This record gives sequence, structure tokens and C-alpha cells, in this order.
Amino acid sequence: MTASATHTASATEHGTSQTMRALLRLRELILSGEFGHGDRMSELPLVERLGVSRTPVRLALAKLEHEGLLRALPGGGYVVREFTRADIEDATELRGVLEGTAVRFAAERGAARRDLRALQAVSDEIAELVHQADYESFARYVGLNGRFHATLVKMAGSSLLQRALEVVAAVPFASATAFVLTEAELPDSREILVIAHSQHLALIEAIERREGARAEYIAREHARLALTNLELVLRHRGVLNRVPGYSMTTLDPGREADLLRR
Amino acid sequence: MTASATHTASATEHGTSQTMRALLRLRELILSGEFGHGDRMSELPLVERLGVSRTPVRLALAKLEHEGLLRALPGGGYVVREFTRADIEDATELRGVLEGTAVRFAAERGAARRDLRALQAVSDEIAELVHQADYESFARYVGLNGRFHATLVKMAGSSLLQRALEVVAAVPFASATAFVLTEAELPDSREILVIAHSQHLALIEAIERREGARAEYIAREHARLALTNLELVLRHRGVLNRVPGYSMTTLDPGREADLLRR
DNA sequence: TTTGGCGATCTTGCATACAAGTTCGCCGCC
DNA sequence: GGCGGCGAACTTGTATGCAAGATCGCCAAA
Repeated sequence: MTASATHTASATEHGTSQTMRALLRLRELILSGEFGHGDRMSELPLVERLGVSRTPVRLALAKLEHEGLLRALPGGGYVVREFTRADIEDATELRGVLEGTAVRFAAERGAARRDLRALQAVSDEIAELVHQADYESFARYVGLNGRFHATLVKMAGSSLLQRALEVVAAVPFASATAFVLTEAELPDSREILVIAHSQHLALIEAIERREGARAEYIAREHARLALTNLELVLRHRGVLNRVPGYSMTTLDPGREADLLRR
Repeated sequence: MTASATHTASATEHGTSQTMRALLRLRELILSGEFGHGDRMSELPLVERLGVSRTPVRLALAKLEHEGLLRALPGGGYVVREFTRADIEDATELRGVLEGTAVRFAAERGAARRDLRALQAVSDEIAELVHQADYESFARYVGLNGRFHATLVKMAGSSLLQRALEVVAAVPFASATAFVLTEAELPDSREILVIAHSQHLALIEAIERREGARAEYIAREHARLALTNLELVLRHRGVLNRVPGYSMTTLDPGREADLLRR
């Protein structure tokens, strides 16, 4: 394999480009905890590991820096970024602000009947789940919740807003469904789903009635639910390290100080 | 120059990397109107034009796509992005939302005395300018206004918020000082500066008193001033095409419809 | 023992050769 | 005359060679 063989010799041709493969694999490696924050991402070891040449590796690294998972060193090269608890809290608050703007736009500009029906349909499905507490239900909830939020952003009709939200969502633990699957094993977790669902219902109503300000502030509060989740998970050590991206954070369940900080 | 000479032969070594030079030059070319929206940015012609090889050109193009000035084609390659009036209005509104969040953070979390003094100092300098209407004053205003806003964002203390604002500010005509220099030649332009200055003063006061909500909404309204500017400039054709990034927009002063749209 | 300088090695930046995919135009056929 | 297919030119994706720069450790001198 060390010969000048072109990429036609690659084993499991996945259909995508080398750069895309490198990007997906690298993101997976980073989020799975294969690298810790501060670790240098040297190109040659990655070439060996990923089985592609330096060019796509370099392009993938550059993209991951844009995404915010890597940080560029002054003298060249990249390291895995570190996320403090303050970063996560800021990102969550910011997500609330942006999602709030999305639903305000949707309310002020008027929602398409079709979109509202889609929201209602997802919401109805969620309604049946929140009264169950098995793992399967939590897993389904993650998917439905994702669809709900994606629909909301789409309804805002602003590609720039969507981009801004993607920037914010890159922060580990700041996404809307970051903890849901982890919570499945914790007590009181079902109640959070009940609250979230009630906020979803209120959001739909506010958008229907074109109550922009109300929609905006419900969405903000809705995002803050993730902070409650964070605290809940932090109180029950042992589950935290299974959340993707944990290795990039400085959240240390061993240090009580972390719970009191800020 | 066609020989295998390395980049040591480059004429005016500017101290920066080839990639950085390509990035700066490309952004300048795009914003100056050298390329129109939809124009394909092929690598080889750019190699010729910029005097660097494909590798830094490619990296610069990727960065410009991330910035939002270019759009990636499905089959590879990039084209200059198009910005509609709706894009500009959304970006401006979004800038208001994000700057509003910045000043809310600054107010809620408490501002450092030093930062408040800096704001006051810049504000005092601006106060003297707004009563003059010469070009020199407008030019100085642009710099001072930039410092004022940069300080506000810094005071929020969130690097993610800063990143999100950079994404939004990449949209041509959406930045805080996009039109100021152009306005200098227009009537009524001085009044806008007076209004902007009064909003600056109110912002400082709100942050000092830790009135987060008030600060947030002043900042939103402050951003909307740019929309007034946009309409003012659109009403006076002939100055519009001197604003950087004009060629990327579909703002056509010839079509009255543009003034009435949305 | 500590510190400063020097050298080797590792790492990235850049250029370029080559290959694959895409697009466009032309020619032949219907 | 129109349409379809084929081929050539162009464009991007990928790999790799080379050189400059950074980093780190080691050795010598104070």
C-alpha cells in the first residue's frame, strides 16, 4: 500500500470523496474521545490512520477548524479545542437566542399551513412518548425533537440564521438533544420531557397566533432546559463520559467546584 | 517563472503566508466588484492572477466559502454568492439580535470599569464629529464606530458570540459601517449620526445600570438604523455601486420595484 | 547545577504531476 | 433539420516531493 497506487485501490469505496471520508472519520474520532482537548492533530499520523493522503486530511482539518472543533496554532497545525462549562452555557443561551429569533420570524412573517401541520404531527407523536420511560421512547424522542427544531428553523426562512445556528450547535453539549439519550437512565428525566413538550405546544400556538415576542421567549426558555439537563447529568457521574464530545470539555464530575462555578 | 522555482522567488515578500495573501487579495477582488454574483471562481485563472499555486488558492477559496462570500457547487468548484435584499435585511436584523445579546450579557454580568471608560471615551470623540458634515468626519466616524462595537462585543466575553457575529457581518451591506462613508455625500446623513450617537449613549447607560433587557432592545433598534441607511442610499442612485460588495447583490437602483419589495 | 546556544528531527506550507469526473461542442445519424 | 451520442478540453480531486520553519533535546560553558 506504500506504492504509488492511486485511491482506486482503496478497499471499501464508499462513494464519497476522500476529503469527505476524512472529515466524517475525523469528527467521529474527536467526538468519541479518541483525542483529548489540547492534543495536536499532526497530519502524518492521521494519514496513516485514515488511509488517505495529506491533501484531503489537511482540507478536513481546515473544515473542522471552521466548525470550531479544532483550534489553529500560531505556528501552524491544529489542536483539539477545549470547551469550558462557561462555553457550553454561553452556547446554550445563544442557541436559545437564535432559535427564539427563528420562531419570532416564523410568527411575524406568517407560517405556511403545511408547516404548522407538520409541527403538530411531530408534536402528537411526542405526546405519546412522554408518558413512557423506556429507552426506546427516548431514542425516538431524539429523532422527533430534531425534526421539530429543524422545521422551526426552516419556517424562519433565513439561510443565514440556519448557518449561525450550525456554528453554535458545533459546541459539544449545546445541541437540543445532547443529553436526552443519556438521561434515559436517570430519575426525573421523564418530567423534563413533559416540560419540553408543553413548551413545544405553546410555541406552535404562539406562531399560529403570530405572537412573535411570546414565541421568542418560549424558545429561549426551552433552550435553557438543556442547562437543567446538564446539571442533572453532572450530578450523576458515570454517565457523562458517554456523551459524544465529552473529552473536549473540562467538565469534571470529580470536582464539585465545577457545579458551583460562575 | 515556469521552472520549479520555489516561492522564495516571489517578488514582494509581504511577510505573510501565501494562503493569507491569496485570501486577502481574493476577498478584495470579490468585494471590489471584479467578479459578479454567479461567476465561477476557477482555480487556474486565479493561480495566474494571484501568482501563487493551486494549493493556497484552494485553501483561500474554502475559507471564503465558510465566510459566506462563495457558494460551493455540487460538482465541485465555487461561484460568487448572490445576496438579495431579503438576505441583507435578515442579516441586519440578525446582527441586531446578536449585538443585543452581547450588550445584554455585558449588562447582566457586569461591565469592567475600564471597558465602560473606553466606551465613554469613544463616545465623546463621536460627539464632536456628529456636528460636522465634512468627509473627514465621516471617515473618522467609521473607525470610532467600529471600535465602539468591537468593545461591546469584547465586553460580552463570549468568543462564540463573536464568531457568530463575524458570520453575519460577512454579508455585504450588513455591517454597522457599511454605508457611512457613502452617506457622506447625501443629505440628511448627519441626522442619522445624531440618532446613532444618542443610541450609543443610551447603551452605555443601560449597561452601567445593568438593565439587560433595555440594552438588548436599544442594540436591536440601533442595528435597524442600517436599514434606514440602505433605503436612503437606494433612493440616491449612483453612489450605491461604490459600496464594497455591491456586485454581489441584486440591488438594482434602476428597478423601483426593489424599493417596494417585501 | 543551570542556562544558553546549536543542531537534528519533526511538521507544516507550497508547488506540481497525475487521474478522474464533468461539461461542452461537434459530428453523424435519424 | 433536429437529436443523440461520442470525444476532447477543461476543472477539480488526490498524491507526493521539496523546502522552510518550528520544536525539542543535547551538549558545553559559566
